[in-house]
Amino acid sequence: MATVSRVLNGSEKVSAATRQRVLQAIEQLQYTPNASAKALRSRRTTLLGVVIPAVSSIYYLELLKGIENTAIESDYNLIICDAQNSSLREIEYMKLLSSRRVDGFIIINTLMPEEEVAGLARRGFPFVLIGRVVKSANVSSIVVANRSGAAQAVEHLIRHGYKRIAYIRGMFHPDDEERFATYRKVLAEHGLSFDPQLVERGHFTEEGGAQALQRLLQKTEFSAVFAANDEMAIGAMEKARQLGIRVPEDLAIVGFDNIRLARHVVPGLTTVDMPKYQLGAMAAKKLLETLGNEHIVYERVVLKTELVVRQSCGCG
Amino acid sequence: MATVSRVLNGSEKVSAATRQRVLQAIEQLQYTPNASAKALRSRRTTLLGVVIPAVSSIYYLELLKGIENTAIESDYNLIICDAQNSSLREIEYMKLLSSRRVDGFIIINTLMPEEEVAGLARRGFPFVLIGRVVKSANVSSIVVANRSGAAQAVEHLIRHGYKRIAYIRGMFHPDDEERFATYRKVLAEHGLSFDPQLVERGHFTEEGGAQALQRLLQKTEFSAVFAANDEMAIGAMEKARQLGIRVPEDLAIVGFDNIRLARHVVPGLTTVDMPKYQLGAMAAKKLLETLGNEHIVYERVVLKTELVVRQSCGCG
DNA sequence: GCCTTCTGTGATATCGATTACACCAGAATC
DNA sequence: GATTCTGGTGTAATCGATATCACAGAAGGC
Repeated sequence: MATVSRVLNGSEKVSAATRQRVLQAIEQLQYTPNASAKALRSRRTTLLGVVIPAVSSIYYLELLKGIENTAIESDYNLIICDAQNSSLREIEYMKLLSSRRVDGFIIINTLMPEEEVAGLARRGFPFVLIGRVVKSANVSSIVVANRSGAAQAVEHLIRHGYKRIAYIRGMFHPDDEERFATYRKVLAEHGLSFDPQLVERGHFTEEGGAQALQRLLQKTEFSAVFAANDEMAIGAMEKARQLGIRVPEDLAIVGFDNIRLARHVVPGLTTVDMPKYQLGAMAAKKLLETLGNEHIVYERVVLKTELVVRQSCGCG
Repeated sequence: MATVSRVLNGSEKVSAATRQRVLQAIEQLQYTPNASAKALRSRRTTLLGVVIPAVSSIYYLELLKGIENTAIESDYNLIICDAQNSSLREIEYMKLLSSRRVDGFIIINTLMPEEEVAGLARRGFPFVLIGRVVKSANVSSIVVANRSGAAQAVEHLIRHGYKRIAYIRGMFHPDDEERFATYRKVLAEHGLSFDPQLVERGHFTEEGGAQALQRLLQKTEFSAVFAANDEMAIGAMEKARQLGIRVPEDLAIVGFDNIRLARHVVPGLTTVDMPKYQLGAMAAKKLLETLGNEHIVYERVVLKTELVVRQSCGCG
């Protein structure tokens, strides 16, 4: 009935008497409005789709919390999809979510090819990227200052006298590209030559970091390691311990992300702090803004990082 | 059009020719079925609601992963709600989710009063509890063997000669009650008297564990601590370090949960492993079963725990 | 007292997929 | 050749909330 709808959705013109009667009936019948019907008619689901590369990583918890808390303030709920590190599954999920007619998407650290993302933008899906910038398309992105963050880390090591600094890369990810490029740039700025022997890759995991360190040790000598994320830095640290290499005396280690573990490992991991909660909150805020407005402003928000000095770099 | 529906939902009777034409049209028009309409008509959303006390805790990540992976196999998506440790918010969310007509709920470590849970059951909501048993209602629960887990921990300490074993409780949670009761029971079984001076409470957080240890130290003497969860155990461990108390030489510490951190702190935390992924997966499986069947079997599934001995108990 | 202007309320169409039902062509049966 | 059957297709009702419209009755103006 129309009047019920009027009562529920901010009364336009309902008399106090009927409002009372309606509310009473609602109470008695334990009536709960049907969101599907509402969504069908109003063309809004008040749902946001969140695509995460892998729920398993702690890294994403804070992000998620930032998104959730911001979304719920505007009465939006989240459908969370775990792509299990597969860009194919990401695309599958995007289809599924668009079938569910979510009002918008937040896509975290996507592995999708640029063309795929641009395609989504062209089809008019409202979405915001976290941790990825796509220049060829009209998209809003929330990212951290990878360049300045990596620069902080490498400069810190150089300032404290380290000259041969190895770098453990991740696997083909834009964040990694930027951090690696900065590593090279900072070396050059300080008159240090770049040695490709000093670079290895891992899968952003502890295991990957441990293996990368081992390969590096077989190839050459160095006194410091900068890893593209904390997981790999911690993996490298454990491998070093196993091999009897003292950290930081024999080998300084610096990571990136400042995950919770970084504070607890021994020695404490020096790392670049990333405002994870903020990243999620900003993305949700930006997305919700664009949903309301007719006129959309695409923008790239870059959040500042901060170097957290602990013991693993030996500079404490 | 009816034929399109027939093509999409496992053709009953459609000729190969028309099927082709329909599929081609779908392709051309980039047609995506509207899940809201489907849900409205079929009275099924293929959505599950998940209510978590607080997304912030790492503990829940593995759980979530177990739920998600199991749900997606049956084409169910998850709406995740973070109750921020408030049972009022839990109830709010339950209303919201039932308005969204989710097909079922998974309620994790709920703080809701028993009557509230029983009420949900009476109203016929299909749901499964994780980490909570409600005897007065027809509900399925997936829990861990708190009693045998706590017994493993305490017996391990007693077997290795510890006599004054302190216990750090959490805040009014069924898990905690069971673990505490078991602590007392095991002490009694081994002829050790229970000393209320040896018990303090924390908020299941590191900070809480640290403060509880401090209060304990002011009251009495003891050589071992069993904490109701790892977070508190780790907090206590750090507090001990700050106070110059050596772990495990001066003080043995044992936790519960086996969170990822437990392996990384120094000394490694001896703890009771909880099959977190399994817990989530079983809950989702159980829920999906009940959704299909007319005839529902309520059951309580108890998953086994396992003591993981590391260095913090000094028995390695 | 007649006409206009509100104000509040019920009736109706709509969103898009599903489903029961009607229908029709062509095959099968007598 | 007339009748029955069957596989395939279109028609229309339905799910529940909302938006538009129409209309009854009250209030106000001349």
